[in-house]
Amino acid sequence: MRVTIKDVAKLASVSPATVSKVLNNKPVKQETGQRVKEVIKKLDYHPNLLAKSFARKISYHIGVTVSTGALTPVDQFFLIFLQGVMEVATANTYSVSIVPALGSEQEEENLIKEMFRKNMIDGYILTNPYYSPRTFLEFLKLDIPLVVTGRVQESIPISTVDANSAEGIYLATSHLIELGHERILFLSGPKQYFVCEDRLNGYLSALRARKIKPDGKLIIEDDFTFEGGYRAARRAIDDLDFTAICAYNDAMAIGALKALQEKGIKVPRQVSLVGYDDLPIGTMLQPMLTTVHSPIYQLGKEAAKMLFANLKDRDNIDDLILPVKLIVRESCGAVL
Amino acid sequence: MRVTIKDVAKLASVSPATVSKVLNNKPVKQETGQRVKEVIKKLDYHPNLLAKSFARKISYHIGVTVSTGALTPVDQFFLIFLQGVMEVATANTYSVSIVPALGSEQEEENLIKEMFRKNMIDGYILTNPYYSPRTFLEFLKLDIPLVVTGRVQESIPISTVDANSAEGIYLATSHLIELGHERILFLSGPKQYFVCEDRLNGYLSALRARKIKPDGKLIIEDDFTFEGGYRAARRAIDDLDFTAICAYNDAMAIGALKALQEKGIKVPRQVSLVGYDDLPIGTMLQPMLTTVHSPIYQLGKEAAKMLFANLKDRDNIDDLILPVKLIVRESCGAVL
DNA sequence: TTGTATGCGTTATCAG
DNA sequence: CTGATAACGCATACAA
Repeated sequence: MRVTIKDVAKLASVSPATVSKVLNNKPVKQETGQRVKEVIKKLDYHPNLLAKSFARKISYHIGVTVSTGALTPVDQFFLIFLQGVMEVATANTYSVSIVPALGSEQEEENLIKEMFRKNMIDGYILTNPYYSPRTFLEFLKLDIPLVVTGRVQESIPISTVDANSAEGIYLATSHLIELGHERILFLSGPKQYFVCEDRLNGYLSALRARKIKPDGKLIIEDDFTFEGGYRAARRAIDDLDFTAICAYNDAMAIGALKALQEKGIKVPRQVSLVGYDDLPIGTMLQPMLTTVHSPIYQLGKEAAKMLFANLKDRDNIDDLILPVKLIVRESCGAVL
Repeated sequence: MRVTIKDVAKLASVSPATVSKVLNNKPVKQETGQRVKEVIKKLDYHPNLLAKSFARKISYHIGVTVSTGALTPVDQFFLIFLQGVMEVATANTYSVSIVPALGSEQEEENLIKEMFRKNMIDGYILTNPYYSPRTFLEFLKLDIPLVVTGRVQESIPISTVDANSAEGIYLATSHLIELGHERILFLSGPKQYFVCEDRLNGYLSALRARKIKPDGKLIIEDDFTFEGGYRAARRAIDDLDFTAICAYNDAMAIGALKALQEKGIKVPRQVSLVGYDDLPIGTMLQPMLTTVHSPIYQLGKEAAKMLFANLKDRDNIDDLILPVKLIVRESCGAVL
C-alpha cells in the first residue's frame, strides 16, 4: 500500500491536519514542521494529487487548444507559444493539457464545455480566435476562465493577448521604403479577419507616414497561406508595377517567393520581399533561429499569467498587446 | 450546488450505485437504465471526473514529452505526432498533457517520476530517445507505463515505436541511383545514435544492392541539424567528387542546399539532393502538404495505442516499426 | 498552534 | 439486477 498522509502523521506523532498544513505552507510551529518534513522524506511520501484535486475541486490542469493551422509546417506558432505557457504553468504547479482541434466549431465548443463541467480543466487558453461570438458567450455563461490569443469582438468581456502585428507590418513596410521603394505590393489575408485588417492598416500607415499615396491596385487579397501568397503574387506579377512586396505573413511571403522565382525574377535584386510574422522574421528560411525571445514565446507566457490571474480572481478581465521587433535577415536570396 | 450522482439517484428512485452502473455501462435492467438516463439529461448532470479519478486511482491523463528539438522550425515532428496521440487518447477518454523539456535529463527524469507518483499522469509517451539507460531503468523501477519513440537499448524492456528510417534512406538513395548517380555523398548524423547508424546502413545497403562500392570519403558526419548539414556540405564541396547528396534528414538537406547555393551550384541540375525524414520528404519547402497520412501521425497513433495496451496489461511489452514511403517532389529547385 | 470530525462524489464490495 | 455501505486521501471548519 502506498504511504498516505496518515502514515506520515502517525510517524511524526501529529494529526493528518497538521501534515496537511506543512504540505501547504500554512502556519505551523517551526519545530513540528521540521519533524514532519523529515518523516516525509524518510517515508518517501508523495501527496496524492488526485485526492487533493478532489478535496479542493481543482484539477490543476489548464487546457490549450491547438489550432489546425499548427499542422502546416509554416505555422510554428503553436509549439513556441506552448513553451511559454508551460513555463508559467509549471511555476504554478499546473499541467498543460492539449485540447484537440476537432474540426467543427460546435464540436470544439462542446468538448471545451464538457471538460470544464467534468472538472477536468480549470481554465483555457484559446488559440483559435476564429470562434464566433456566440461560442464565446457560451463559455462566459458557464463562467469558464478563459484567455484568448488574438482579437475578440470588443463587446465580449474576455481577456486577450496579442502581438502588435500592425506595428510589425508598419516596420516591415517602413524598411522597404527606407530601401528606396515606393511602389510596394501588399499581400493581404482575407479582410474579414481583424488581424488582416490590422496589418493592412500597418502597411497603409507606413506609406502615409512617408507621404506615399496608397494605391488600391497594389493590395492583393488571398488566403494567408503559402498557396495564397503564391496565387496573389502570380496575379500581380504580370504588370509588375511594383518594386517590392510586403506580405501579410511568412507563409504568404514564401509563396510569393516561389512565384517570383518561377518567373525568373531575382529577389532581392529585382524585387525586395519582406514578410512579417509573430515569430522572428524569416523563420522558415532561417531554421536555426533561437526562439526563446520571440514575441510568441512571450505571448504564451503572458497568456498563461493572465489565465492564472483570472483563476484567482474570476472577474479580472484584461487585454495585452505586446510590441514586436523587426528582424531583417538576408536568407536564400530574399530579404524575408 | 452542483448536481451529483445522488441527486440523479434520488430523482430516478434508484441508488447511487445503480446510477454509477449505467454511467459505466455495467449490466442494468433496460428499463431502469432508461429512466436514469432521462434523469441525467433532465438534471443536466455531468459526472465529476475528479471524484471518479480519485475513487478509481486513475488520472485519465497521459503525458507526452516534448523534445527540445521541436523548437527548431525544421522539426515539425512533434505537432503531427501529437495529433495522432490525441486521436487515440480522446477515443479512450483520456487527456494528453505536455511534459516540458527542462533541459537536463535529470530534471526531466525527476519531473516524470514526480508526476507519476502524485498520480497526476497514468503513463507516458517519451519522444526524447536521448535518455540514458539509467534513466529508463529508473522509470521501470517505479513501474511507470511507458512507450518510447525511436530505439532503446535492446536489453531494456520498454515498448517502442519507430519509423523504419533505414528503409527511408534506402529508398532515397535508391532514387538517386536510379537517376544515374553513382558517387553519392551521405550526410550522416553523429554515429553514436542508433538511428544515425540505421540510416547510414540504409544508404550502404542501397549502394550494395546496386553493386556500387561505398566510399568512406563520401560519408560526412556532423550534427543532424540545419547547421550540421551546412557545415558538412561545405567541407565536402571543395573537391566536389560527387554528383548527388543524400542527407540524414530534412534539416541537414536544407543546410546542404544553402551551402550549394552559396557556391553557385545548381540543384538539381548539377547536384541532386535528397533528404529523408519521418515526415513526408520536403516538408520544409512544401509547406502545404497535408499531414494526416504521414508516418509520424501514424506513429503517434501507434504509440498511444501501445500505451493504452500497457495501461491495461502492465507486462505487455511490444515494439513496432512502421514502414515509410518515399515521396519525391520538385520544390524550390531541389529534389528534396 | 494543533487535533477532531466531517465532507468531497464516485466506485467497489458484498449482501439481498 | 439492485442497494447499503465502506473506502479513497486530503482539506477545512471548528474546537481545544
